[in-house]
Amino acid sequence: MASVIDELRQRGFIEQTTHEQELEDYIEQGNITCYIGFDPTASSLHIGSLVPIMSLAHMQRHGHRPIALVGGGTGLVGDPSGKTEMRKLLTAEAIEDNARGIKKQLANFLDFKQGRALMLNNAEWLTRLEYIPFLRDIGRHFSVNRMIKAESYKMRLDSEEGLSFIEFNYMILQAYDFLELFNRHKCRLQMGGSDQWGNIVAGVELIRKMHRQTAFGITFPLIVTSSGEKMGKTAKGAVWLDPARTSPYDYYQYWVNTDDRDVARFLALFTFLPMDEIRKVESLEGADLNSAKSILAFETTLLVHGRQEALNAYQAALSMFGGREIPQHLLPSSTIPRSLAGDDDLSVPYSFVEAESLKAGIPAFKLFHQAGLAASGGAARRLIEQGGAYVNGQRIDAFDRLITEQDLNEERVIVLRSGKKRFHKIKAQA
RNA sequence: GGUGGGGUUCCCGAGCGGUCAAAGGGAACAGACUGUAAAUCUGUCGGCGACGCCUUCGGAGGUUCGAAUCCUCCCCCCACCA
Repeated sequence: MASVIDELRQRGFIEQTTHEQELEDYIEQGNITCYIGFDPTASSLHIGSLVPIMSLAHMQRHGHRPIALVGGGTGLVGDPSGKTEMRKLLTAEAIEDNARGIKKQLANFLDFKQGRALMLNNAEWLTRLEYIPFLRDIGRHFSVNRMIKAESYKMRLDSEEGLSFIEFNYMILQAYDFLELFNRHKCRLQMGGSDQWGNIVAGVELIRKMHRQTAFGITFPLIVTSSGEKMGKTAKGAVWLDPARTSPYDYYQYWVNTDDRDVARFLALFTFLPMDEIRKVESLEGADLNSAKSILAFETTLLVHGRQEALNAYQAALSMFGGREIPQHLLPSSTIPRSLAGDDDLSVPYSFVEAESLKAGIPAFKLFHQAGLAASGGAARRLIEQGGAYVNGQRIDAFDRLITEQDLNEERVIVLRSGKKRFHKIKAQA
């Protein structure tokens, strides 16, 4: 089997490593332990964390032991890396809550049974530190001259707002985490986003200074879309892994809307489909490329939300947008259904309206506003006046056209649509 | 603590007594073109059943026929000095 490093490299996970050759030799020995830190700044992870998560999953699949370290302690301090503004400090309780939510989500990707992967919280050791002993044992190994040169602080040092002392300590605490995991679990590899390079190297050096042993670091590239956007950023905010924040349908839609140029790259990063199949996608265009996007969306939704939700989202997309058969030879390892069967579209957003009020009729612009397809009544009016509103596939031309029970289809449903891709179903309620 | 410069609609950023719901850009939304892609062009972009009405320019007062614009106090940010 190819080394996990090769696999990660081929899939585009690796930006930079320390001690390249030594690292490869070390990993070849097998059964190593590595870790990545996750910030508990929200109760859910979002797409931006997918690269670290997938890398841990690859590690585990190659027989290594991943540690997901939730930053319950470092979260109290706040990482300034790459940030232009100081983050607001969260309360200890909020961080605890968030840590719990994150643990749940990671369990979808990693097998934590029998210690095959570990989930730790650095609050366990960080909150117990004593200031003076810490300064004497750990702090003395850090040169402020060097620290202020670190890229991760640069933005803040150059900014008007400056860098507060609490944030300045972040690097030291993260280095200490690495040391602690080295001591407790023989963890000698830390991975992280490219903005973590300085923090990771600080840990590598601390371990060398304290124990005269080599530790390693790997950073991932910052994944941006071909149009230059950071992954997972939409107008409505981040794309979350928590179905309560981003529905499986929206999650699926996010991926189907992937830019042409990104499809193969994203298949490599965000699915486990084999690379030799993925390479063939690079030369596709037109309809086949769109099928590849469906597979990308299906596979990523499957990983986060499970098979049933992935099927629902896929079927919903078929019924709303129409579909085409997905060729057998395209990414054959994917378990996406390849024939057009079923018309189950449970996961399109919907809401209920009382049958009574439909008898009287509801002005279209009000209904669009209520359904959440327009931010205000005025916006709904504009939408309609500009020809961007559809009822059951028919463009409507008057903002106050009454929507009545006449508009219900055989299934007692009215399909509203804004623009090309935003759907909402209205169901009559007796 | 002192001195100076600031806080404008989702973001950046003009406006500095009426012509201001507030230039310009970005983002967003819609139309055309398409492949639920990109690029491009066009329109929209505070609220309201709407040629009018209502609420916005850090907060509270005041001057004025009239204030985002002037005055007073307060809050917050930044730079330099200490």
